[in-house]
Amino acid sequence: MLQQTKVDQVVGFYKRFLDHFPNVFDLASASEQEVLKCWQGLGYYSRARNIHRTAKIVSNDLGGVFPGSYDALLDLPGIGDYTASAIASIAFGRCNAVVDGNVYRVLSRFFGIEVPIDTGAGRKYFKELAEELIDESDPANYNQAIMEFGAVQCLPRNPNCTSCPLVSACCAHKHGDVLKLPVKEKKVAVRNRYFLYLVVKTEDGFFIRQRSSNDVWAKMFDFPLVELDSRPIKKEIFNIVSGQLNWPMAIANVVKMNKHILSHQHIYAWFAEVVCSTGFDTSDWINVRDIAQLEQYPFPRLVEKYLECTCFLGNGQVVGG
DNA sequence: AACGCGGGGGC
DNA sequence: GCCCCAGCGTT
Repeated sequence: MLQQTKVDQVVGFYKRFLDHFPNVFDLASASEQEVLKCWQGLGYYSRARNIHRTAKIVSNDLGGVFPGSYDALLDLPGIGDYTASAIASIAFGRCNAVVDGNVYRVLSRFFGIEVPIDTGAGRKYFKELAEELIDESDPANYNQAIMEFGAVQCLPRNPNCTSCPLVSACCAHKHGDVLKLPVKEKKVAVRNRYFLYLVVKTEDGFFIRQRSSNDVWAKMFDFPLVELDSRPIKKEIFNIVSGQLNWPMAIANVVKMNKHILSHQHIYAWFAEVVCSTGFDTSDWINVRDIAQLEQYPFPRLVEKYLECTCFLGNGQVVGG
C-alpha cells in the first residue's frame, strides 16, 4: 500500500484491509473482486491484484510462511527492489538498503548528487550509495529513519532547512541547490480523454459493466462507455447516445463531472442518464436492481463521485423508467 | 529503456 | 487551475 502512496493516505485502508483479511490465508481464499473492493479509492489497483497473487503463493506453495530474504521476496508479484529491501530489513532484520523517493531526495541533497534518478545508471548509483551507508548493526531502523527523515524534514518543496540537524553538512544547502534535487530527466506525458457514460435505466434497474484488463482501472466496474476523441457539445451528446442505443429512450439528464485527474491522464466525463422501457441484449452488462448490490463491485473514484452526487437512487431501490 | 498505472496535497 | 509527489510490471 505504501508503494507510491503517503502514510496518511494509507492508514485507513490498511486497517480496513487487515480487518477484512486478518491473515494470508484469508487473503488467498478471497476473490480478486473482493480484494479490489477493499482497495477501492486507494489507486494503483495492480497492487491489489499483486498482493492477492502473492498471498496465494505464500499460502499454497510456501505453507503460509513468508520468505525472509531479499532474493526470495523479489520473486513475488508486486515486490520489486524497494519492497523486497523494506520487508527483508524491517520484518526480518536483514541488511538490505531501501531506496524509495525519500532516500533519493535525502541522499541527492545531502551529497549534492546531480545524477538523474530516473535512469538505470542513476538507480544503480543511489542503490550502491545506500548500501554503503546502511548501519549493519541495525538495518531496520536505519532504513526507516532515512525514509522518515525525507517524509517529515527533507520535504520535496518546503524542506525545513532552518530546523535541520544536518544543514551544516548538507551539500545542496551549501550551494543553494536544495529545490533542484533530486534531478529527473523525464516528463510525464499527460493524455486527455473524454468519457461519455451511458447510465441506462429501465423499470428493472440500471446497468454497470466490468472494465477490460488493459486500460485504466483494470477489472474495476463502471457504466457502459463511449470514448470520444474530443470534448462533445451538448447537441452531440444526444446524437451519440441515440446512435449507441437503438431502443426507445429519452435522455433524462446529463451529469458533467469535474475534470478527473490521474497522474498520466486527464479524464473529462459526462454521465448521460437514459431512460428505456424495453429489455435488450446486454451480454456483458450487469443488471443492478438494488443499490445494495453495488457494495460488491469495486469502482474507481470517478464513479464513486458520480454515485455520490446523483439522486437517481432512492429508498434503497433503483428508480426506474 | 519506455510506458502505463491513481489519487492526494500545496499554493 | 497549476504544480508536485514515484515503485512495479509489461512491452
